[in-house]
Amino acid sequence: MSHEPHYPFEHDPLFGNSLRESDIHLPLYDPPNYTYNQVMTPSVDLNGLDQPSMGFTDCFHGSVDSITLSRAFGMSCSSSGPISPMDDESRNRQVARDHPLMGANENDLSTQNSSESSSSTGATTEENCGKTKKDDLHKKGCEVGDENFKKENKVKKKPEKRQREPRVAFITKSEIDNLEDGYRWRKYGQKAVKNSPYPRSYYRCTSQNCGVKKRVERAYQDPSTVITTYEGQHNHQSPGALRNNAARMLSTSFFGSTSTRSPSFAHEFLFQMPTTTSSNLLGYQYLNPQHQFLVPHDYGLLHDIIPSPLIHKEEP
DNA sequence: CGACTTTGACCGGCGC
DNA sequence: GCGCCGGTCAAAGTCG
Repeated sequence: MSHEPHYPFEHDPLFGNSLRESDIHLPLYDPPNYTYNQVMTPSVDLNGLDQPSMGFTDCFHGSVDSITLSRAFGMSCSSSGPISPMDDESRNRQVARDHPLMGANENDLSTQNSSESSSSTGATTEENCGKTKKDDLHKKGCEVGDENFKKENKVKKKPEKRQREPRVAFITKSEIDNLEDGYRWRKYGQKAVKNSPYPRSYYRCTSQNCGVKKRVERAYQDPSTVITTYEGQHNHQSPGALRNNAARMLSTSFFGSTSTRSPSFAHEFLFQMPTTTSSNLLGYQYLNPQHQFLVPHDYGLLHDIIPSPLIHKEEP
């Protein structure tokens, strides 16, 4: 592997074909309705979908809902729980709950996001006068001038279990952590990840009133793999998309020619997904030269699924 | 000088 | 109640 930074899609047969088979980590599971090639085809071979001629462009432009996409990726999408594309995944539920990117955070974020999700309409949580350390500082100010406001905020906040923003995680083979996805991000934190030598970085969309966040971490079992988790939906167009959409629209197939593709493509794909499901994390999309699909968020401990132990598909 | 990153501190949830 | 941990804050530093 070169140490030169490169975009994951450069290795993708969709975008280029520079990876050898030996470099490929096999996927965790086969999307039931797809062969890998089907997944890679521009029409996405959306078996069973209502939109027979839907292409990725449709996805980009938000005409496909998350349920449809879930089905497209072989995932079920219940309105009341996590996506569960496989029948025998209950074994992983517990680990999933414990996983920092998945279950455990569902609770955390569910409490965090009630304010954040509401922030999409305007002020972010930070702008409110009632949160964490900053709030402490604010509180000092608030206490002096606006104690009632502070109290109200506290009272309002407590009872509500926050609704989580939908989350989508990409598992991307890349040497660069912060993949270009067309949006501008500001890093606001970095934390060491338990059981991993690689830190997790926290980013927030720099666009005003856009509460989308993303977390980026490297899979410790496969350092060449970057896990990017997006949370929330952009309420604005991607600057990159604005630049690139026209060119993309001209192509009937995203996967036909490789020269103009940008690494942001797949990210935008999911950015555009309407968030009609209550599932907080739609799934993990594993991107590599041969395979591109969503890994269900309840599949299991993410660290465990990258790449080895669960790679093996049980032979009948 | 503004935008962005770094990093230590802090907060809240959760399990024990 | 305590400690752990993920997530966030915000001052200081860096960069262009």
